[in-house]
Amino acid sequence: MTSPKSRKRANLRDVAKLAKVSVATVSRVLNSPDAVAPKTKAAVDAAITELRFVPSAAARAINSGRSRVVGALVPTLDHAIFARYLAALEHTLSQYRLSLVVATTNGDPSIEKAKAHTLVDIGAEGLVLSGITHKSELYDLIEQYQVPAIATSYYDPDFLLPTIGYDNAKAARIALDHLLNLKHNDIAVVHGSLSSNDRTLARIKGLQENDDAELRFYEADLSVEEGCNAARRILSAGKTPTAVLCLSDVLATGVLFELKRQKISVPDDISVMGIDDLPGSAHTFPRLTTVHLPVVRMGNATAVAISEWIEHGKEPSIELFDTDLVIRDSTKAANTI
Amino acid sequence: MTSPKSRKRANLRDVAKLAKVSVATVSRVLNSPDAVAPKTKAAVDAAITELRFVPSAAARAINSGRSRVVGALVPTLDHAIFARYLAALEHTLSQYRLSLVVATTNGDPSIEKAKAHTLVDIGAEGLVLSGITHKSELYDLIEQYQVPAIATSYYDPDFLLPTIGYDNAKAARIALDHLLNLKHNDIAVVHGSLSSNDRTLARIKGLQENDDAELRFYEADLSVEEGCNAARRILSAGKTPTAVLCLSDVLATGVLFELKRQKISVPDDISVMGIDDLPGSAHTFPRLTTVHLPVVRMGNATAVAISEWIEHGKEPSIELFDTDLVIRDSTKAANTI
DNA sequence: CAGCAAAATGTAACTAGTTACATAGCTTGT
DNA sequence: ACAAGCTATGTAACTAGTTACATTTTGCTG
Repeated sequence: MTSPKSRKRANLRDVAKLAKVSVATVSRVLNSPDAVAPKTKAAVDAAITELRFVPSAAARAINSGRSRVVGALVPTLDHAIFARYLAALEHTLSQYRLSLVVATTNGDPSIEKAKAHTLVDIGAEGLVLSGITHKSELYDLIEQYQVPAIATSYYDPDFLLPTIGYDNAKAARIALDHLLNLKHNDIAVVHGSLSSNDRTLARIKGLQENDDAELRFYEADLSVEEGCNAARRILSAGKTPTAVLCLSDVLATGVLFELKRQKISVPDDISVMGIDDLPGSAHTFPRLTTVHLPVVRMGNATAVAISEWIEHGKEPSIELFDTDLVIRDSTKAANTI
Repeated sequence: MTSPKSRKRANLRDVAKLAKVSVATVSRVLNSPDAVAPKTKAAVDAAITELRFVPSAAARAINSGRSRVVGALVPTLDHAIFARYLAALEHTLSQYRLSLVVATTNGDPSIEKAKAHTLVDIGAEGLVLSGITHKSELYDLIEQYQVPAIATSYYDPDFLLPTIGYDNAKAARIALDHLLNLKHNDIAVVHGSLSSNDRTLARIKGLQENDDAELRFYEADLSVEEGCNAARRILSAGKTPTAVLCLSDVLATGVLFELKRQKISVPDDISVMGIDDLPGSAHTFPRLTTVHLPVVRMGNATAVAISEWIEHGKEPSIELFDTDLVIRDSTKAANTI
């Protein structure tokens, strides 16, 4: 309205001039309004409004040395477990008045490196990573720039960075033990991609510690569709297993659907279980037995830890959250023939 | 190692001093390395390494007037459709060297307002909103600070802000028409929360334009669990409908599961359809008939539009993406008695 | 080897805020 | 009435970069 076409943004000096006060007074109106006389404040406020003045975040940041931004690197947002985790992270960060910049890497280490660089470039005060397998350049970056960084979804007290997460190997073992207790001894394992996915790797390692059962492994991308495909592969492999252990609920959901399609009854003919405990998993048909991963608590704890690190230099302690077996309707004792 | 305990961050002047050059030369090494003699560059690089110098993003931003950050306000990350959309948005923004700050609002207008403020405060150069129902304060904020802002997941050429999205009413009508063509005339509609959700509202409005069919409405939170609950409510309502139209695939998935649990066959006894076309919906049992929402294309287009707006002042044109019926196995012609 | 252009580097003034310190103006106490 | 003390405000120097312009150095030609 009052704008004489695209006038560039007003700054503190412009406001000061219009209000006939000094820049210090304007700054005071912004930061400690009680320290200035009501009349002066009114004049400044009027000038601010007239000029549509908005203080520059960059100029503030330059003085405070703070950007109030935390960066998160996740493989994808397309998997509910990451989305849930990020939601919790963002929620708690915002209570510390920190904002979350999300960068997706698609699991590609060189994209990850580039995006990490971008995050540091925009002045992220902290970095949150998923898992512990990353390009050494990423660690160099963290080391060189001295950015607080936490690795999550993983637990390893000896790791270079503090880890906040859960024991993936143990989660897998809990699942396997459950099936073993139910006397399953011919088990198909459906897992996500092995390349550069330390969580999957750790879970498989957890399974391999045990040799009571015959395990056959099927790799699949993390999607319902690939879960279906895996189920088809399992069924066409000749000997049908008594149980299918999916290292992710998404895959288990696919398996469940496909078995249904093939008129194979779960759990009567085959037991199926997952790992994740997604919100929907409690309501599949049949309800999915799974291992609960504490991603929400992990997200909150990570937010607290990185905030404390950033604000008070308090290096976070490694945190381990329990993974719990959630027995529902998709598993039952193996049929003894 | 070389660090004499916690020395504070080195800046340009420190580097210049150590390398025995001027600040301008250091700046050149950073921004146009070819303009400085190899020997000098080497000396500066050495100083940069020794001091672990990292240029301040804030100082850069203050000069360029750019933060290279775009803010997105979404109700939740817990719904795959938003996560997918954000993934696409982030992906394309990163090609414009823009970063995405995510703020979740939980559908609460006052949280939204606060988070929008935070986004502007950290210097977001553009804002991406979901839907068109927002507190007027939010629009005031956008107007006052003159932040480029785009409303998405919605199409309304007359709206205050440019919209990039799809026609929610039409999507719902496409779904309803499909059921009507199959001679269904007793249809239960399961929809998400009505309070402050313009997309749901628009979809319902789309349905109500038609009066060929008897529609009974069931409200439910957007989750598989609530889809199950809705199915139970529908079944216990006496007269069982011939079809269930869910205004979201997540709800449809829940309905599918629950009907299965109740041994009601889909589509033989009841047809079920959704709206969204989530990646998993192609593989449910039975495969879900739904209406495809072009969220990925929308995310990409929004990224392009806001980038062009920010970088070249090009106000975006309103964009409308088609929603397409995807006929799969969960619907069939009504049983004529 | 002078002459001159091109390349390399330096100086200082910008960007937009915050803030330590100085000062002006007013009230209050003796 | 005047010093003390307080509040309100202003001045100028910071924060950490970029960049226009000035100056120095280098290289090549005649």
